Amino acid sequence: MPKDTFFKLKEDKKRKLTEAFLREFSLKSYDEASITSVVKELGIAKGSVYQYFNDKLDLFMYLVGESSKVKQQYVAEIKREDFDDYWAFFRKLFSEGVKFDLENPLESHFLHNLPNNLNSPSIKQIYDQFLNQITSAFESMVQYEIDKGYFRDDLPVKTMAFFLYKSSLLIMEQMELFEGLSPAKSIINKEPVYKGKVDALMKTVDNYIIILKKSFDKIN
Amino acid sequence: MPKDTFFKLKEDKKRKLTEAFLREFSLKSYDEASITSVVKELGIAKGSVYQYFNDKLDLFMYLVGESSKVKQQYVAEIKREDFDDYWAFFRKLFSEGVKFDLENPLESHFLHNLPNNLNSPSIKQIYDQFLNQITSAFESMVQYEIDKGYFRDDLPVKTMAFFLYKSSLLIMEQMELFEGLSPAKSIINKEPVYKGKVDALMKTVDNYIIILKKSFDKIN
DNA sequence: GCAAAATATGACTTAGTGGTCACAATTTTG
DNA sequence: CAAAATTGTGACCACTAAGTCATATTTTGC
Repeated sequence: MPKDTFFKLKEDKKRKLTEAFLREFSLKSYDEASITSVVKELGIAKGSVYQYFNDKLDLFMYLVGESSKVKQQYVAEIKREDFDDYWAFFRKLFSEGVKFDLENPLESHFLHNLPNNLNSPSIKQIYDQFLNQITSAFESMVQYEIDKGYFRDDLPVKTMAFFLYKSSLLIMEQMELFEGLSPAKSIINKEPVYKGKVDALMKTVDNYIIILKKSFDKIN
Repeated sequence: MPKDTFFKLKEDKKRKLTEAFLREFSLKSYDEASITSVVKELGIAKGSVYQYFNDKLDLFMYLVGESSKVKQQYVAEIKREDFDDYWAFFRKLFSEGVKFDLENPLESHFLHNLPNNLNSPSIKQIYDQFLNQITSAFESMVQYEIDKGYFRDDLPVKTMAFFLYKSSLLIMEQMELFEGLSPAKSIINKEPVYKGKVDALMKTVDNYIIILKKSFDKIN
């Protein structure tokens, strides 16, 4: 957790600081991201950062928390019960994700880069923890669908959950690869990740749904 | 390419050197891997390494080439034409991969860690190059199946290829996560990646085939 | 307006890294 | 066996990083 000093900072300075570090961690992995270079950019002393945060990890986790909070505001109310099947629900998560992206480019870029970011060797424990949480969340979802008789029941739940989670990451990875997203540019210009590519994204999501539906649905 | 000096080295020294660096790059990413620490372990001077190789990347690429060559000996003769469907072919690639693993633990560990390894920021170009090659190889395979009427033809080939390639990586990732592979230990003990887990691996492969078959086959 | 508390500073420490190079040791050659 | 070519060496360079801390500045409370 950040120190008191940070929270007592003026809103403006707090925001500038947060944004600068969001940018840094959006463009680079945890290990690459350099506090030294950000403080230079901000024109403040490095010591200041350590008046606000205990260490680099503290700072990073703060950014994760804040960005997640913002995104939660968009997806928290999306309930599985409100949809006929899992895939409509799945699709809605992405379309609301786009809204989040358009309205909070910086936080979106940061979260978009998070899986890469967590791959840094020096925070492997954090990554493992994160992966555990998310796979167990996906397990619950898959189990729910199986219990309702929607998903097939002849495969290990863990495998299905893992596959599903990774597939959703693949969508983003494919967008980056095929659609030539250029995070560096859009971050500088404060533009959303998927600016001008929303249709392509949703098309990709639909394609992935076609693939996954076939594999996961009990009857199709 | 390594310098002449390296190739003129005694077989024994060459092997010791290669093995030590294979170990290092199997356990760490490209950027993490430390030449300094390996030369200490080997008890030779750092300067020697630079008598053999132009730089770190030269050394790394040599290891990639050598390991790939060894693996090629196992999979090169596996031809799609000799199998009824893609999935039998797919499965055979894994089962021969296991043989390679059992007989060449070090090279296997190295290749197993390669996708992680290539994620290092300082060799992003190499990664992109690699990804391009491999996805276009997968595209050819998918196109072949589509032309023969085996795979569905209502999805972009690129998407299918990318999905298929990433799925095969997922198998390894899942093994590591669920089956508790411990590369660090098995490398030290010169044990194969999948020692005692071959059945679990092939079971996982079969599960993935069940999933992928449903999505990819035109008729099922 | 002044003392005390809070905040800002940046030179400095420690710890890595890849890569170099003048020189030493060894091996090959004639 | 000596001269020449090859190979080995490790101190050293240039660089970058996270984190510290005595000191300076600013803000707050009275």
